[in-house]
Amino acid sequence: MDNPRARILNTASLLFHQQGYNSTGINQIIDEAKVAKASFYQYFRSKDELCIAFLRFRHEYWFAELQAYTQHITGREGFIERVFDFIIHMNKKENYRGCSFLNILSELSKDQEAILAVIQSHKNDLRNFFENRLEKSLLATHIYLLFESAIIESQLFKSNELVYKSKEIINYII
Amino acid sequence: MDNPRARILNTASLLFHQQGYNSTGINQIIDEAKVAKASFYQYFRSKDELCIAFLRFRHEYWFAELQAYTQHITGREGFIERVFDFIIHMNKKENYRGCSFLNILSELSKDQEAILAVIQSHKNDLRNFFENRLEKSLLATHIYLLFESAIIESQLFKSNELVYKSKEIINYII
DNA sequence: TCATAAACAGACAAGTCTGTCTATTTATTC
DNA sequence: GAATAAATAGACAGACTTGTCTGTTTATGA
Repeated sequence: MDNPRARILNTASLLFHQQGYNSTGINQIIDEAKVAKASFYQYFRSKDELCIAFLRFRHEYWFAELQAYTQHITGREGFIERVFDFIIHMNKKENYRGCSFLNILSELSKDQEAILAVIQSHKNDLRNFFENRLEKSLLATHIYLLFESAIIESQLFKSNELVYKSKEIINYII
Repeated sequence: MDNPRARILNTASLLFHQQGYNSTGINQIIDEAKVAKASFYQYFRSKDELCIAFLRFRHEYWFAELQAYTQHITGREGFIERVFDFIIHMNKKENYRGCSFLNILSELSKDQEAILAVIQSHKNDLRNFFENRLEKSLLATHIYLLFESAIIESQLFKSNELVYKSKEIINYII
């Protein structure tokens, strides 16, 4: 939190998450991060480059949280339960803001391929995470898909209802 | 396609879908719709009001397409198959642009509650659609959730892979 | 044909945006 | 302590944004 780069990244995380990417200006970021504009452009060539740095930063943070939250669980059922509890946990923590990656996806134009690649890579990692914990199986993909929609519906309705429903569905099926 | 209002709505549909809401300016809309700015503000008080009109317009169109695509199907299995085929159909038709409603959701700020309400209402209608065709059941919610993520993953990866996977999952379960 | 309505073009205000630049101050290191 | 590096503030260019406004032209209907 002491060096400019970290302050920028932390502030951008907050603002992108709260207001969206296109609605958040560089000026607001540097104001709230208490960083001069020249310093900003010292660390990041452009806003899009900041976006990519932010997504990588967010990726590291989010996965670390998910790992920590599910690490100690051993059984398959328990793991799946826990994974949906993680959504509830993050919804509360971050006020139903949904997925940073999908939020930015919606704002991309065709020429922002570099950003798209980071988003795809994040989601591939998530899918792999489930395949590692549940064996590469239809179930892993199933959980991935329900996990994705559970996050989005939480954001849309600012509610955990469909997270609980997802858990019900899985319990019924397994 | 002949009166200004319809031209605006059609052009906005295209541009919002292609470029996103915040990245599309009024000026571009009126240029491409070949409508004077004064005429635009005759029909819509503000850009946000256009957004709401667009979403209602899109809602009507999209649901009509979905109805038409699934109307003649009788059995439960066939209906579910058909519903996922509809995603593939729309992906091809609209170049993997995903869901207009969720795309705009990501761009909303806190004060745009009126727009949020239209999006929620659309998704409630979709969920009701499944509950009507499949009886109010856990299965209906299940299809709704997989349907949602199938659309999003199509957009993200510009591929139907996870739509096919969703069908596999459902076939395995039923 | 003439009055009314609906469209047009486009200038303008007031604000936003990203990115560049100059010039100054604060830290760090030899 | 002097030289170098890293930070600061903030003006500025140029392009964009939404929304208002004036004035002109085209359609419509009696």
